[in-house]
Amino acid sequence: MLLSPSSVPVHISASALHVAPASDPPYKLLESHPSLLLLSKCKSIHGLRQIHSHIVKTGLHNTLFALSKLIEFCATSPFGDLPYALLLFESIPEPNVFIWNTIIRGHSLSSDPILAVDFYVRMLLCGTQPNSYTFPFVLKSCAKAGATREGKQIHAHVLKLGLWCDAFVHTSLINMYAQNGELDDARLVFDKSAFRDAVSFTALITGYASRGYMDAARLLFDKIPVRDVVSWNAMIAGYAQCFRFEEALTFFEEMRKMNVQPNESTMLTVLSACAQSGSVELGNWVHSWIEDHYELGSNLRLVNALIDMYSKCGDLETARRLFDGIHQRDVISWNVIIGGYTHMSCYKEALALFRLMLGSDTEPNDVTLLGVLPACAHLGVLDLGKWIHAYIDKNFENMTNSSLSTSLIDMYAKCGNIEAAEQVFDGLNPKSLASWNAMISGLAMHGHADKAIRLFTQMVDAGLKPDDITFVGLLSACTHAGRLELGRQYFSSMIHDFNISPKLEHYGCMIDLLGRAGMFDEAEALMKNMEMEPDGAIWGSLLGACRVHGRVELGEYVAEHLFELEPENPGAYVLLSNIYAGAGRWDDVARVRTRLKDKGMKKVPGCTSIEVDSVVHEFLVGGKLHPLSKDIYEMLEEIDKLLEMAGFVPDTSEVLYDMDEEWKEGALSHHSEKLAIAFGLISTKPGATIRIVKNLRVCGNCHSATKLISKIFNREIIARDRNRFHHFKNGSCSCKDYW
DNA sequence: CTAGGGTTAG
Repeated sequence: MLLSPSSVPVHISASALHVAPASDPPYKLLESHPSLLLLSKCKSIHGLRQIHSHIVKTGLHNTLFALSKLIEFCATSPFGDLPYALLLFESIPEPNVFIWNTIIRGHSLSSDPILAVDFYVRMLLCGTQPNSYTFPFVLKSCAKAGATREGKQIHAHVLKLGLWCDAFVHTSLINMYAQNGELDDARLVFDKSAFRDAVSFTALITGYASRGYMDAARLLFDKIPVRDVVSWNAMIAGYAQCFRFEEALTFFEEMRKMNVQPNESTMLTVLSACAQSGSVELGNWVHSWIEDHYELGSNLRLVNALIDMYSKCGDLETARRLFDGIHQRDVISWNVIIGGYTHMSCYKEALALFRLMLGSDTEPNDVTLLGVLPACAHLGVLDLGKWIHAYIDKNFENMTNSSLSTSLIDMYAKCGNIEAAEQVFDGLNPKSLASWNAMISGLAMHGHADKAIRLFTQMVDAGLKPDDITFVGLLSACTHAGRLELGRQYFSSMIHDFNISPKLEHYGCMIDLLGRAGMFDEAEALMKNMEMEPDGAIWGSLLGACRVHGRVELGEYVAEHLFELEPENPGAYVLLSNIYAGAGRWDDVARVRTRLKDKGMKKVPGCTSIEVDSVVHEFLVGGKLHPLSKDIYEMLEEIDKLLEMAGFVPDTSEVLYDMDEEWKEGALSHHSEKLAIAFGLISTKPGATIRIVKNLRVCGNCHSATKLISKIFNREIIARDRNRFHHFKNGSCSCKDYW
């Protein structure tokens, strides 16, 4: 039964549940009773209990009318409590039709609408005949629960009782069939009847629209004798749901031409369409329309939709201004603005707003955390991520939200704690495809190719069908471990055994693998064979391979392609200059440098962050802005001294193009990752793991230095660079110098 | 006491 012990109110005395007498006092007298007036204004379950005890005290609970009103409030008010309603309901030996209807209605509104059908059956078994009000409620439940079989049986009851000529029952039937995808049956009910009002038309239209049959919907729409605002809204929403935003917005224009006043629903749908299609001009127009027709700020739903629209269109300033102007924000306001910042890669702002939310009286929900966890993952803020994990365990215990678990796996992997990611994954049952994918990709970026492959085998054995994303993870695992043969095998298996056509990312992994193995001819052949044009990432990985293998001429050729494809990307120039530097061709280094300067481009400065005691510290290359700068640079000197004593010779071949020769060595020792590591060494306990996140790839010199540092200071150093993770421990790195 | 349309995440 629905009643759980915890939901039973303790203060209900036996007398409160006494059977009501057969005859009530006159209704007029009851309707104006103070307790029942209070009930209509009640806004919480606590208030309800007070009113209930008042009703008991005044003896009013002995009237069926008062009981009905109490049940109605508990079952249907958003501030109600369905279990409480059921408790009252079960105390009545012979409920009347109204009370049965109310209980059925309550379940139709609940998260478990199919239970309404159970009560409908009980009602029949008790010998109570349903009336014209019963069917809209129970049919709505069948629509919500997808219960077509039950709906058909109830349809038979409608016919038997002669209620098909009731407009409400009729529309409910159409809607039940339409929502359950039984469009032929919906059509049959519609065609057989004499009802040709906008309401029945719209019920049918929505059915067609939700299955993507917009042409059929359109034909029906044109036949409506008098189209009302809901009919228009249904068409606009239908097009929007099929991603046919232009047509949706055309219908909106048309509607205004026909002088049909849009309402709040119209504006919400139109704003959503603007948001998804990036139509910020129309969005602006809607904004002013809303300002003219509503007291802005009085309608939170519209303001939230506006914030979402501006966020998705990239105008975060306007979005933020609207957000700041809200007096009473709800959880959606937050979610929308946080999502906006995350969407625009403003992760720090997203987290700042999340912290603001935690300090407010708005509780985060699962959607909030789904917006915040990727921000944690991008920034590598493990402590906040752990906090959110604990928050989820505490507050979402009973909620099986597999996407939250997948986000946790992804967050832990990207924050460098692959063991924690595995723990979440192992505890997950059932495991969704997305969670397998997240785990495989996570292992891949940590260089654990064997584990990733084992997982892939397990997943196939478990009967799951891998998708294109699975193979991106699997192939990148091969790439990060330099497993060329295995990569080839899986690439071929993906195509032939799993019928997945390779996408740009899959080719990218293969070309990267081949390039690093020095197999440039085969890489080129694969590139020529692709169904699509190679992107900057592919040319970039090839350029990286040219640097590793000292292929100057090929590098020049590849770089030209990259310059053409991504003229604003300074990375290609830097790589080419490094190739020249590796070959000792300093004149060419200077030439590339000049070309870069002439274009007004600057190398993206290296930036490394480290989280200590939940505070994120950021270091720029050569930076001196940190409050502990003096101590950090003293530590750097110490590190360099110890490195030298250990026989470390700085490798200056990957020269910074804008430094003069004598500065090279000094500049290398001030690379941002080294600053962060020095800070980590002085600000954490001896032996503690140091985790850092860098925005660019680690340079060869820092890589060698960090290996030694891990040995000299006996520290595990986990570094995330632009490409993957490096676990430095006892003088060596998990990437086995292959990256 | 009743029927048809809508926002946030993925």
